[in-house]
Amino acid sequence: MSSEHLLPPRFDPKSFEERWYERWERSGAFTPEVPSSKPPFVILIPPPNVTGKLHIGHALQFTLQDLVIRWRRMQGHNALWLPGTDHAGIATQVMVERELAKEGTSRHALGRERFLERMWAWKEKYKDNISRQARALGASCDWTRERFTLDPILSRAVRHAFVTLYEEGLIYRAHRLINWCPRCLTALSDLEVVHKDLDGGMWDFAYPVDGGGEIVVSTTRPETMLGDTAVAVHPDDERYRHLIGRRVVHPLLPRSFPIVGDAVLVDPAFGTGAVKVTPAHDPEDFATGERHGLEKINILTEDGHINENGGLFAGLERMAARKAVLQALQEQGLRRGERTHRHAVGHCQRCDTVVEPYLSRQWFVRARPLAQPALEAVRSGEVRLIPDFWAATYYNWLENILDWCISRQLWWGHRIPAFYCDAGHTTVSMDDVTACATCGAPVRQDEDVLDTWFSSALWPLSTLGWPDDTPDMRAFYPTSLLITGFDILFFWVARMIMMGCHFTGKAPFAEVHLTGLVRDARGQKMSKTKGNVMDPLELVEQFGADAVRFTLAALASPGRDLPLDPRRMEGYRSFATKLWNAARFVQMNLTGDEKELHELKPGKLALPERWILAVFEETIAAANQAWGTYRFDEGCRRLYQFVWNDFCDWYVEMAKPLLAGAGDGSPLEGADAGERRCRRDVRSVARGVLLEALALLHPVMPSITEEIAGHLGGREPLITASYPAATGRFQDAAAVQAVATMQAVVEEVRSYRHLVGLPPGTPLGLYLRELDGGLLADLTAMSRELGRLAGISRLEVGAEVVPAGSVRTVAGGVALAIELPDGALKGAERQRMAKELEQVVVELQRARARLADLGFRERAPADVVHAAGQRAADLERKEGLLRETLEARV
RNA sequence: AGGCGCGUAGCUCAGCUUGGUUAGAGCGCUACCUUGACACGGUAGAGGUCAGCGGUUCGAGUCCGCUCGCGCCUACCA
Repeated sequence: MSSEHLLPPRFDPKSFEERWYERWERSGAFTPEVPSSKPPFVILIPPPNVTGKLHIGHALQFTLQDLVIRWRRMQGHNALWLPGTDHAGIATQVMVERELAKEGTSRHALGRERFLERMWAWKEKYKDNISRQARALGASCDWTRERFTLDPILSRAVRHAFVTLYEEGLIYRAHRLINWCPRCLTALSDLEVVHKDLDGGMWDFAYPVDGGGEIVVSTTRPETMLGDTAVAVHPDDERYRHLIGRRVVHPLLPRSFPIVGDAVLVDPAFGTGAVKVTPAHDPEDFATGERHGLEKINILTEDGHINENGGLFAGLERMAARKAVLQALQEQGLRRGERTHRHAVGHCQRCDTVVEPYLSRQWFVRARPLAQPALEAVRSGEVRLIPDFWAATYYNWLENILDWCISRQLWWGHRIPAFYCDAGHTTVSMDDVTACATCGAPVRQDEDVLDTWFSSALWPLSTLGWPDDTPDMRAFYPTSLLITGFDILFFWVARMIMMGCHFTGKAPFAEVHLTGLVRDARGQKMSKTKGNVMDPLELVEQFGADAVRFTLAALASPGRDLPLDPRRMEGYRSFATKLWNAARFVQMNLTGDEKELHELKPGKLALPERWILAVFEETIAAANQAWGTYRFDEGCRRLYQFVWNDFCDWYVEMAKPLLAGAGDGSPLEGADAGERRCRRDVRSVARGVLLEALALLHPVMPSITEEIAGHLGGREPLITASYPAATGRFQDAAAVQAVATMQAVVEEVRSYRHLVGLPPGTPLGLYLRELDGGLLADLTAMSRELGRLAGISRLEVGAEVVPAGSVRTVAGGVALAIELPDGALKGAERQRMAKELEQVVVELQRARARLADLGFRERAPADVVHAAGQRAADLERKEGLLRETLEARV
């Protein structure tokens, strides 16, 4: 091995992360074959919004998606991870409008065309940002298939879907109450309204009844009384029944309206039992208006001011109007009461303005017919939600779904392909038309664009070239897995399933993994105002992409939020360093004659080699199992434990004398104990296990594993290597048992040395007793290792007699006596031992009581009873030996 | 108003599906150690009435019921 290939002493991720990414991408490893004989595995990225840079939640999702796709790729799947971005209509438009406002201009001043130029420039900048960040994280996306929701091919798919749904009667245009943002000046869907519980006022006022008397109503929105067209009471309410059919006189406007009986709207027990009805400004009142044929009077302008229907109040902003109306009612002596009232107020998801239920002509998707197949897809198991408790939420939403308002009064998005003539005909068409399909008159296109989520809903189709029967559609639809946040289960996931099922008869993916939210170290939601936002790129800069990835994956317990503590990330950077150093140590002792693992015959190896191979095989099985069930936390935990504890702490320590230096390093050197391990086998196993472990780790930590494997002379880049699979070839229960026993003995000796206050290096004598044949042979074979790890200068395995005054105890089922140098226990240590004895006695009592329980012996399974018996026997022995030690020295 | 999730070591979390040795991990903490890669290290250790109450069971952190606390989602309460 020439020195230029030696791993540098210092682990510096910056020195190789970018280099590896470029090599992978250039090699074409990210791009699948089409067609291919390999089974496909497909992940479509949840396209980030081109609103800005990626946040830590994206980093989490990118990490998990990349982990799975790399794993599947290595397993031999034709793996596609298709990247892209979303134009994010309203969200992006709001950002650019803010920028324009700073420049003292506005989109209206610019005009539609120039505004869209600005939008596209913005998009280019942020799209590039996003792909740079994805690359920095090591995301193995197929960039040759990168998509953007406003690309021509995707736009065509969107238009096709719209036209088809229109022709099927599943898209329609209607004049009805929708959610309106008076700041964004657009309609919103129900999902885009965020409800916040706020303390507001509740005011009572009286409507004079025509012909005498009054009727008192309560409201949280006094200003809407300008649009009232009825007062409703419960038809069975004795207090008001006689008033039904009479009219009330509007106190502030020159009109009157009826008192109606309505059992649906009115709860006689609430408030005064009489309700003002404003059909144009409240969904319930709208429905009431429909039932009673009431007039719907809109009193608001699009930007939230009172319009000409508000008489003297015209021109006032909503809140000002509220005050003015209350004042006017006060002056007329009609105010009857006021109290605070907590209730949900709808806010615009993007700009936080209070939304208005607003009467408007909009386009809608008829949701129920689309929801049915989507429900069935999950119920039948065609789509699996992970964790599965999300299914209940999913069902609940789809079972109660209302029609979806899809038109937006924005400029940034897919323009609605509807054309209107003056005669009022509508032409919906795949192609831009100039003449009405009905009457031939000139037409103009609808000014509005589609809800971003309408195009997102088509993402699995549009990215693969639908509606054409493309090679990509054939090769990759339906896709395999979607990894996304639970917060867009309704916005996106449900709607993709609806559209996929409707247009292809197949749900767009087989599995959906819903991640939690990344929070700060104290579990607080990250937000700019709190100042606790963590930037993924800064973290990569500080810790390296692999450590960031490992941390996020290790924290990703199913269905839980992730409290991200930078100290945790430091810990996993240490893990990367540990791996690096272990590899350096192994590498510096290689001679170049090492065999590959598959060339080794497990039966011919010594116990430490057999053991690490067996434990590694268990780890391989565990990792594959973990990735397959999306237990990223579990997989990372197992890999961490294997590398650090099993490989570094035990195997390398057991291998050290044979890897390095001339002697075997044991204090027992020269003694006639222990078997000779073949140095070449040790080197081969150390190198082979390390290389395979790197492959095993590669999906989580792609760069460092490639870098190390490259230096160790791995035959091919890990990205295209085979993922380790457990074959059972190295399974070895006997070796696992033997080394576990040895470890227990070593730990016991170390513990006592420490207990007695001797320096770590102090050599001790050790006598192992009461061993059966197999264990006796195994521990004899490993006596050099045992001696070195425990710091033993004199070792007798299977000793009949032990020196007087030695400490006697039990570890791993082996009775052992430790000979202390000064031959005497001091007071403090005697106390500790006495305390240990007490504990043993208590445990023994418990164990015996359990065994004495007839119910337990009769009903518990035999192996459980047997194990309990074993345990009692061990405790008994330990008790005896401890007493022996203590009493012998009195 | 419904629905869901959570409450386990100082902190953040596994374990609960399929009940059974001594309830685990990381970080933090204590003591000792610069032992042939690694002080971003090694060794040893302290620390838990598994939110509370009740039930099922030979046996409950794990299953069932109730209570308390925290978080989230859906919803038309004037």
